Amino acid sequence: MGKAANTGRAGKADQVNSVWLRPRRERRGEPPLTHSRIVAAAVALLDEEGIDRLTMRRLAERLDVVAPSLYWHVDTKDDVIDLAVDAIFGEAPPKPGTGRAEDWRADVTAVLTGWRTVLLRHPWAAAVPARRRPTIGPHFLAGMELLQATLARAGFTGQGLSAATWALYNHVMGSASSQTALHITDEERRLGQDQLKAASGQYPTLAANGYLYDDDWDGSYSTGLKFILDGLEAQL
Amino acid sequence: MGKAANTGRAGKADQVNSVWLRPRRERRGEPPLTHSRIVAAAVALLDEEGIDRLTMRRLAERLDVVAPSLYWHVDTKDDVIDLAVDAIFGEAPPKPGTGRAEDWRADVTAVLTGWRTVLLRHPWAAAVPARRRPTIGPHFLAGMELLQATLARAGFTGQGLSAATWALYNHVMGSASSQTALHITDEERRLGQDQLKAASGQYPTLAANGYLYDDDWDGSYSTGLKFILDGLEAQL
DNA sequence: GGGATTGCCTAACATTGTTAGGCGTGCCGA
DNA sequence: TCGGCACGCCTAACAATGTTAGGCAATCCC
Repeated sequence: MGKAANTGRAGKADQVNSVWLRPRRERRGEPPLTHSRIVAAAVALLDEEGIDRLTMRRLAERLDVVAPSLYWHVDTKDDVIDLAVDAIFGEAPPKPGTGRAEDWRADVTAVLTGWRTVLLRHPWAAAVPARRRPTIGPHFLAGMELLQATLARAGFTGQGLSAATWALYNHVMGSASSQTALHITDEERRLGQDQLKAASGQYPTLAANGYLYDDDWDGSYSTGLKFILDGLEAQL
Repeated sequence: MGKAANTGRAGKADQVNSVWLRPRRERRGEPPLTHSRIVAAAVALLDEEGIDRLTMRRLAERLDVVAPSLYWHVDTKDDVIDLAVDAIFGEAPPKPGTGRAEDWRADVTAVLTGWRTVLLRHPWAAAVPARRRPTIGPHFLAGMELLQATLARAGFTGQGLSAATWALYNHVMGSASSQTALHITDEERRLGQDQLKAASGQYPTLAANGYLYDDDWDGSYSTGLKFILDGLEAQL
């Protein structure tokens, strides 16, 4: 017979003590709390409300659960974020290129642009890796492996390989981070531009060239990438 | 006559009601709470204990004051951090170089290396700008102005100038950020390296080249910088 | 000399991450 | 078929944090 099924909440604050009158949380056919459901909910929450709206309580709410329940599946909030970051890298699985050494520029660009795509789709993500322990999720490592393998095949070894990898990595991450984290409203832009112009005695070049206040991020990204790749090519 | 001078604390919890017996907080000759004293204390606190030990209460304690008092001088904790970041950039005031266009590589390097120096001296700093609104403190802007002016003098204009500036900026920041934020103990390093080797089926290149687990940061920085400068030079 | 302003204080709040411990429900062995 | 046990969620609670409200003494200014 339909047991008590005290599905929370009707503890003692409510005065409804009859089992039959208490609302029964129907566990719709949906799967219960699960590692991957938590991550999915976290990504959704981050996408919709940004990183500082991600709290364990709000995350739990989305899953029809209370905050401490999450700790059965996850050790800490940082875990959730780490998982979320790696999850989005999974959206752009790196496709190995031609494999021919002379195509290294295209292959490198493919990996980096894949990364950039997901980082721009999830604007909260770029800011994360910078201030945390190393990113070592499997999805991310897969891309890193392909990137470094491509560079190795192109001819880089030892310290040059290391430096090339980091330079490229920093460029994508930094660019995406600037574009997303430093995103400012049109209002702020106008204000900042004005102030910069006002102080143009001190910062003539910045004022003239619209530092931080032109927004051709894609252009800066790809032109910058071209610079780096040219520099790398010269080394070979 | 020596007035009440109820210098806090002896409110009503203590039973000492006599003015004369109450300890009188002697305002040693030192200056009172001040904008610049707050920033100095914040930098010291950040240096000694790291960024997540920076709380308004602990900061206040250092200044012999309670937390809310800080809010008279500062609007928010973020303000404190912004101020602290700019303060450290003030430690390496950019020295204009020769001014000759053909020395642009040296001049650019001087600015960047100055930045890198202070970022490594204050390991908490590199992680900050990435996840915050644009860095627009005067000390930082001074360096940025010099950097961009140098590039302009070298011949860059318009979008190329923008891209070059960002590429260089991202390289210094990203490099310092990796070196400091991703800093791991020897123990973790060994562990991570082992795990990577164990999974070397999936990540052969990373395992072979010690991704994340070689620590020639300075080498990666300067070699990477060389790559970028070479790429820029090719553009001129 | 008296009112306003400055600059600190106490008190309090809402929000956060996280831990402790309880309890129903289903699985598994006898 | 029954009893234990582990899973997976819950309530309760805590300490820490950023920040606001409001008070009160000293100091400045007219």
